[in-house]
Amino acid sequence: MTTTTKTPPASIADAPLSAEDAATLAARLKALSDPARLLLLSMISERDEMCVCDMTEPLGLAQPTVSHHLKVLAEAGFVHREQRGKWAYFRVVDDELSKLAGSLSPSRA
Amino acid sequence: MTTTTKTPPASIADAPLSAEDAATLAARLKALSDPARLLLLSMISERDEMCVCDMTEPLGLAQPTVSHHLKVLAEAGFVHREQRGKWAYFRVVDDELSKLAGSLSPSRA
DNA sequence: CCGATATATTGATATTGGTCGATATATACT
DNA sequence: AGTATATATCGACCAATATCAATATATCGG
Repeated sequence: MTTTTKTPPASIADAPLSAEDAATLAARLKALSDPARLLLLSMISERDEMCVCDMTEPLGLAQPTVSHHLKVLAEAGFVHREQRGKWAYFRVVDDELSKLAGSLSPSRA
Repeated sequence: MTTTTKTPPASIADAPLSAEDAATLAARLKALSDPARLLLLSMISERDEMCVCDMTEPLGLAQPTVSHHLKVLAEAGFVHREQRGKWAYFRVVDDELSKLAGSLSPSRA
């Protein structure tokens, strides 16, 4: 049990945000507020799943750095990690992105 | 460059994100990835406009800190500042939030 | 013009965050 | 076992950021 969002939407425009909701939302946004992590999300969702070994070269970042960013994305619930043999494959958990979008603009989702 | 080119949505899930698009998106997300700034947005949009003098107390932050957060939000285009007399009034520029939401989750509305 | 008020800016400080090299861990192959 | 590969973790370094006290810059009322 980690960071599965079970709390209600609490969209910015709608209601007065509680301090706790604000902290939760801010944490999820912070996980996305890095160019490398956005590129990772984009690259992974382009294919259905992606091996870490194919990420470092297009990003131009060292392997530990990529690993770090993937961990941030995984802990925020935006990607899912699956180990198969030597390789780790990541998939985008797409509901999370639209849920986050819904927290920003209530008119969607 | 300050090109006036209305760049395409460049939603994460859709297309391969360019490095430039990723940097732009990350910057806008970073402006929102702070609890105080989210609370400010929520408070301001609750009323139509809001005076800075009414923000410090509910946030529990010093006045310079609130001023700083408002500047970040304004520079990212999420709020608009208008000086009237001694007071500065802020309004939410709501299109910006839904635009950002559309960059996270492709809008089909 | 003067004092009071509202907000912004500056400077300092402490914390966080991105990055990488080195190392650890795990898996596969021979 | 021994070597090679894939990924994660650790430790360090530097940049960015959140915060506040002090100060500056308005603006208003007398």
